[in-house]
Amino acid sequence: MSIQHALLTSLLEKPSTGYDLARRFDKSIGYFWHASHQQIYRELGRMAEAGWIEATDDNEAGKRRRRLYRVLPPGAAELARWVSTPETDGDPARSLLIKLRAEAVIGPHGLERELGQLMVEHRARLDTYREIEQRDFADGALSTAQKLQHAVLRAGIVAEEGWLAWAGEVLPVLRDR
Amino acid sequence: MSIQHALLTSLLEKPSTGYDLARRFDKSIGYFWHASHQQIYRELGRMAEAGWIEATDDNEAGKRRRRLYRVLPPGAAELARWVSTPETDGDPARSLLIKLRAEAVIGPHGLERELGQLMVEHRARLDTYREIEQRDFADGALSTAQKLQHAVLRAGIVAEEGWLAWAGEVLPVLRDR
DNA sequence: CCATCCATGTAATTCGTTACATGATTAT
DNA sequence: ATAATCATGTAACGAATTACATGGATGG
Repeated sequence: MSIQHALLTSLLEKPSTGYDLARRFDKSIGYFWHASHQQIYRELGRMAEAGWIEATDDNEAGKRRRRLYRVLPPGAAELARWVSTPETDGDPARSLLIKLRAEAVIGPHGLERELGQLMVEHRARLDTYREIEQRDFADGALSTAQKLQHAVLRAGIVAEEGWLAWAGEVLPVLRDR
Repeated sequence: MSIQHALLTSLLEKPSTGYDLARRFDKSIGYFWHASHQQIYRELGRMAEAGWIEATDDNEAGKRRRRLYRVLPPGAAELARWVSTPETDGDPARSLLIKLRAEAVIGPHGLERELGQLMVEHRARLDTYREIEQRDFADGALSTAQKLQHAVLRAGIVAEEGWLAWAGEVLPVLRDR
């Protein structure tokens, strides 16, 4: 689950409490993905158990209960491994965004190859959509029902086009290093 | 859950088996959303229990087990109610796609108002993203880390821009009726 | 003093995925 | 024959959402 790797990245930037992580999660990749505090505490518990992170009870601030998490070497290794391994499951485009953030923190891991591969796949899908559009909706005189069905397909097309345009922006940034 | 309304729409087009619904689900809105057959049978069972649909065991085709589902008046009423009620929970943009398909089948329900409202919200979000971009990334000399963080934000921006462009295409189709 | 923020959790429910299971029909 | 497709389900597990619950610190 890539939520763990998103948290590892944040913790590498700065050891934090679960509460703080929740806020920063929303600020960094909140454009696409929200994680509730329950989710975050659960994943922190699992990663602590796995030895990826460590929790230190911070009793400096009076009686207030405050648990600071920091990344341990196995956690850093896991993050590096995950960034350099192309995604097979889940939503690869979303994972890539989290990997970009990770790259910003732990340096180059050849992410441009995964991006290139994703671009090939998205272009293929876009081509498929466009073929369907030509086949089913190229006619000048469409009924309202057909126009609405066309609109659903159009949403898929503009989403793919937007994603590819974005990927075209990002690729040089990943390469020029 | 809007999966039920997607199924109601398909069933209004044509009374079908669960298997057939699964195939048509993939073909119609499969660009964004996949539903497994297990999910579909579960929802069909619930809707039958709620009196929205009716199952007739089709024994015409030999011993082959084949269950035909068709929409009952309460189901049609529920679909109309759902289409005309602006979405508050879940992913409103995804719901809108299913509503478009429903509109193609059960006629005008003032969907253009919900689309208009969604456009206002997306435009506001886009403005917010652009402000963040100006504030944090307008500088000419950005570090690699900053460029990568910028890329994540850019993904949000192009997604919003693409969605708004799409909405601009669809709005006239909904209005000209 | 009261609201808001900081901070951490548990419990119940629902949703989605994966695996398992069965059997008839149709095309090669 | 046998593979693919049609067709319908159950069971187990994991993930996400919602509700519930607590309590200290800070600012007005």
